[in-house]
Amino acid sequence: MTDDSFLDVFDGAPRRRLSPGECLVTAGAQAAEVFNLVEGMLMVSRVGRDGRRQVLSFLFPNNFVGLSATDTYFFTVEAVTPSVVACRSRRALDDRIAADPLADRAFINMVFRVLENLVDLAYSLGQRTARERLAVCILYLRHRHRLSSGIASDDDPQLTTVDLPMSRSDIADFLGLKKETVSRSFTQLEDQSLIRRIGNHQVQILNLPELRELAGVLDFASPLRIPPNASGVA
Amino acid sequence: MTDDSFLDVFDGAPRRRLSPGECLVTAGAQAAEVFNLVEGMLMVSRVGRDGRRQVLSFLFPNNFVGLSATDTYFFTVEAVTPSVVACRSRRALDDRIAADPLADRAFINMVFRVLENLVDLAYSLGQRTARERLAVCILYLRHRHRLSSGIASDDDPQLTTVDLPMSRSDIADFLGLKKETVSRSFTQLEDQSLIRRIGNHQVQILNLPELRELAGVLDFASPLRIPPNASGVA
DNA sequence: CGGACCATTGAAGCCTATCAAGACTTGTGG
DNA sequence: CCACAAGTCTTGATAGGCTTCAATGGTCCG
Repeated sequence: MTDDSFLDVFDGAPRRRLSPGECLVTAGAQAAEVFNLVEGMLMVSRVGRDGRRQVLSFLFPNNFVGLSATDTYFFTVEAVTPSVVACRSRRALDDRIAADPLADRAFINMVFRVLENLVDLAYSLGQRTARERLAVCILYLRHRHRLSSGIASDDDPQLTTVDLPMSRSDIADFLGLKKETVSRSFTQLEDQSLIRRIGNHQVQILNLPELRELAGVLDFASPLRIPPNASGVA
Repeated sequence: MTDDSFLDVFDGAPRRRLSPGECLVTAGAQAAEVFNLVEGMLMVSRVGRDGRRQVLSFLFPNNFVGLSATDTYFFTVEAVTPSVVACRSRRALDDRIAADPLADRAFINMVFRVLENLVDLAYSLGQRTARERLAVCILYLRHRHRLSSGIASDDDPQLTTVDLPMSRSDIADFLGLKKETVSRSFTQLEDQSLIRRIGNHQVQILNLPELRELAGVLDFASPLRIPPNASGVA
């Protein structure tokens, strides 16, 4: 799993259930609480006043929620699937971290991983084409799922199909595209026999090496990137 | 100025001079040292194997350089203008932070600010048009310059002209555009009388409110964003 | 079984990229 | 100090990719 030792503040913490679409935190709100995702999938995003939305990250079990420099959040977190989170006061987390240097270290390492994910996202949004971005997205979800579920081997058969519980719109806002473009890009990847769609919420990876090549994913599993470990923006 | 108390580890630190274009850290290299920018401007970027480059941030005096979860960097930092940095071992920083809870807090706050800047960048790259991105860029540089030089008032006349020491190519790679598009966007902003170019490396802001409106910069100085305080990726 | 919603596909338009040329700036050496 | 050369920036023409608008098809739920 993860070695994020600070997460033990959530041991025995009260839990909260979220329905799809339900918001856990909204931008601008008081950041008095922090959370740990126990089950389901969350989505972190930033929305402009005119309604444009940039999805920043998808969160998997054991991902922390509640990063903030100040006491107000600057992003929104909502449930993609029915989810369960553990809740603690920010205070409790601060105390835990202040008391234990190891937990402190683990916390800051987690923040750095979030930072690296954001750097990857910025690179995708600024430099990659639609098809490349979608390839990255699929591999990103595969990777995150792998970390979250503690699968050791990179070519574990469990990893050949990837779940996409979010809508096409969500993917579009994650990749800085429109949903129609996401659809077309799916079709293209399928035409190239890199993937196969299974319903609307699953893809089977048919050609992992080429998908990686397209995604330029030496930028993802390379020495530049940190090895196995959970993370997540927010 | 800044209240980044951890920066005092750089008091009396050895200094290093950089010429424009010179690299301070390169992606993949050992991250044994950390730095503080004393003078000049640095540029943080991430480059793909195929040569595509995403500029992540521009650094101003008193900005920290050397963020890393592991002991290898995952980005490149090079000088834009002739610059001077103070150098310390990562070890020295770690010790300083471990010894002093206040420094530790200051450090993590700095990391959070970097994170917020990256979120803003991702939003720009994913959601904004070329003209909007350039407007954001100008206001971003203005803001960062203000923080770095400790100018208190937001409408200080010093802030009406903004320095752009970097090349059009650098701006393009920052904004996820091509240099020709950056040029055209400059022309458009000028045609709208929002700015006026003064040579190739300065712009005068003629209409700050409208420039902000175009940039959607309530997403920048709004309650969602933290108030005066220095920061910088890397 | 029907309706609402979501995803895919098609056609046309717009924005940005690409290719190419000309203007300007900058730095250098006579 | 001026002149030249190299590099950078701007502008123009064209092309390509993504978006927009619209309609069809599929999926899920009541």
